[in-house]
Amino acid sequence: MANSLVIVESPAKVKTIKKFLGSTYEVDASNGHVRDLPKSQLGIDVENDYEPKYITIRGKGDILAKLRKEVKKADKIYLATDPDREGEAISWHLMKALKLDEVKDKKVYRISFNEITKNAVKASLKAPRDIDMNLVDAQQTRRILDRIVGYKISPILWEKVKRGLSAGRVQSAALRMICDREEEISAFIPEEYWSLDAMLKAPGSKKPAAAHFHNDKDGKTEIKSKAELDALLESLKGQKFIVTDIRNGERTKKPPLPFTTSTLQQEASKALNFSTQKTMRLAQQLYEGVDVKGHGTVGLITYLRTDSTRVAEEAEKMASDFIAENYGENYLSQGENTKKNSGKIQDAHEAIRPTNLSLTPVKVKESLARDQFRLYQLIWKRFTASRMSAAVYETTSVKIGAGGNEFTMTASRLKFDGFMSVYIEADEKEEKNQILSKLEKGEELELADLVSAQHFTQPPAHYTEASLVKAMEEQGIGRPSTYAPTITTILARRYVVKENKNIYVTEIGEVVNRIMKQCFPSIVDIAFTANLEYLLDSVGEGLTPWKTIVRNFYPDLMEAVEEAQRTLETVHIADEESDEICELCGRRMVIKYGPHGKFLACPGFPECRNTKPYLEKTGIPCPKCGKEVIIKKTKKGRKYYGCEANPDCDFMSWQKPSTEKCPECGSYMVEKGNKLVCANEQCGFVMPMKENKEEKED
DNA sequence: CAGTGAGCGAGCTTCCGCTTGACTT
Repeated sequence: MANSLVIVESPAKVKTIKKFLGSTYEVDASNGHVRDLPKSQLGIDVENDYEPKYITIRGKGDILAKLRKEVKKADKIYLATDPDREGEAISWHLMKALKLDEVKDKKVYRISFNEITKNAVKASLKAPRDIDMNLVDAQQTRRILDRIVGYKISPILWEKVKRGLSAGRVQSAALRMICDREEEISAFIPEEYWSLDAMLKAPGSKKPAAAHFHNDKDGKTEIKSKAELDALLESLKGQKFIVTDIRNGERTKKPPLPFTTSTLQQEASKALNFSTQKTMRLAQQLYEGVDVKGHGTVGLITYLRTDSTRVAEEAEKMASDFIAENYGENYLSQGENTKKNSGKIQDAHEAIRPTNLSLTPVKVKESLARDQFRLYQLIWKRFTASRMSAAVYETTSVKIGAGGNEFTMTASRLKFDGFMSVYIEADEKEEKNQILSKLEKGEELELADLVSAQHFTQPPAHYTEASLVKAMEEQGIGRPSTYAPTITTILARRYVVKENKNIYVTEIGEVVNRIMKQCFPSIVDIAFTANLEYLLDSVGEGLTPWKTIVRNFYPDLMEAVEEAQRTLETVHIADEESDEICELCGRRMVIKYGPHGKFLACPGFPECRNTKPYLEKTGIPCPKCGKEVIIKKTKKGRKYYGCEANPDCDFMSWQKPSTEKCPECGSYMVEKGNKLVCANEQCGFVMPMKENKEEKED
């Protein structure tokens, strides 16, 4: 019997595809790329026309060995990696690594599908093709330029600033955006302005309603100073407030698009306070499969790394059936979100959505951990909403004249909730659901009060993980698979720090950014990636040979590198001082970064070699011995709480202990989200926390 | 867990984009 082997990228797809294809097909995964440039050297033979040198990626040897075995048994091999630039390259590398181009007795095909449905997979087998070498070359160009940028510029930073630092097309652009924003903020000069509301009562009504003052056509309030306000108040004295215009209308609010990686990370950050890393970790778990009671192991969501909002036809149908049945026909989308398919060619995966809508959040709640559940619920609601009809508001806008000045009163009332019955975005302001009492044109309103307030224009906000990912996506910097790792990198290099949710540049980040802007302006130009994509498209279409791009790029970069080497001064960055005093010599100790994180060292080194561990105090007494609880880190870097008296006292906790005692059993309580939970598992008493502090991430 | 930072100059740090691990104080 004929045997075929299908190779895909993700192991989570293997079982599903096997089920579609039956026993004559073996299906296995490459787990992403299998070969790459070596880590320990540039891996590009500059002397030999930039010939790249590829080796098997560490840890992928076993995977290749297994694939080789399966290749032997098969007589048809289908390379079914993702239908995009990277996927094409993976297929080519697989072909090279498995020597598929050297075997004569087997057929080798490239196939592709962009959704894991039986129809799509079956259809792909009927449309096999060859590997597209132009696309592979585009990937090689991308890979090689990234390597050159990273491996040629980073050593400049080691030499001039500090060992271990790094630069790269994506991380340096991200750092630059953060620094630019920081500059905007510090250059910002707040401007004063005033608002003025007239509290007006219609005849017969008890409660006054607020009408906002305007003095320009755009509806902007333009009272610049107290003097202007006073003049305005003076001119309003004794004036009658007359209704001059009433307009009733209707406004619709469109449902959101289903999630992509970027929007999922943004919403999970806003709504659930998850870091990008945490979101991706949880989404991976939902994708790989969870044991759901009565359903076995189920992959709850589609692939988590995507930039597409496309929805498979079968899922479209599943959604409309579900919505019609559970909400009613009138809640079905009128096609708002169906025509919005992106015209992109790199549309390898669908939007992130539940694989089965009938597995509602309620049904799976018991099978999921708390945070898995919260993320699944977000994805479920967002997707369901995206297939529903728009919400409709009834609006009323009333203009009121008062001696040549104009005031406006607006009100809106939700007439039909549509998608909003399921899902409302985290930063959507709640609309005031109010109705104005019946007013008539020409009617005079009674002035109850004039309320004024001073305001100042606000500087742009600091980036958060969420807004940085959004900005990166808008600028085309990075890919769904790299947004979270890039943030991790710039944090690990200590270019930036995260405080609450905001991202701040550090001194070292500023120094590196300054060097990059000065010596490598084209690399940290925000448009660099966009220009590169343009060139890569040209290679992908077979219009430009890939080496032409590299030949043009390399000498220019090397010139800049040499120039930087010659001209840049070495930068010294002062250590941060602590309030700890060295008991040996009285100097104020500084914070140093060793291989295991922060520690305190005497700045008198080498005369005074005193060091101490860096302890972050919490101000909370140890529930076991009464000494202070400090924040510690595991070997893997995860934060936990321990007693300063360790090892005499063995108190340890993942959660922050609180000063509260459990009213049920008297044992201590720990903070979990915004609740206090009894540390005694037998007791399990839960109570809300006193002040509503922000939830901590892990 | 202890110990981490200089220099002697050994050997090393570093990129982006595909994919998943292994698992606690």
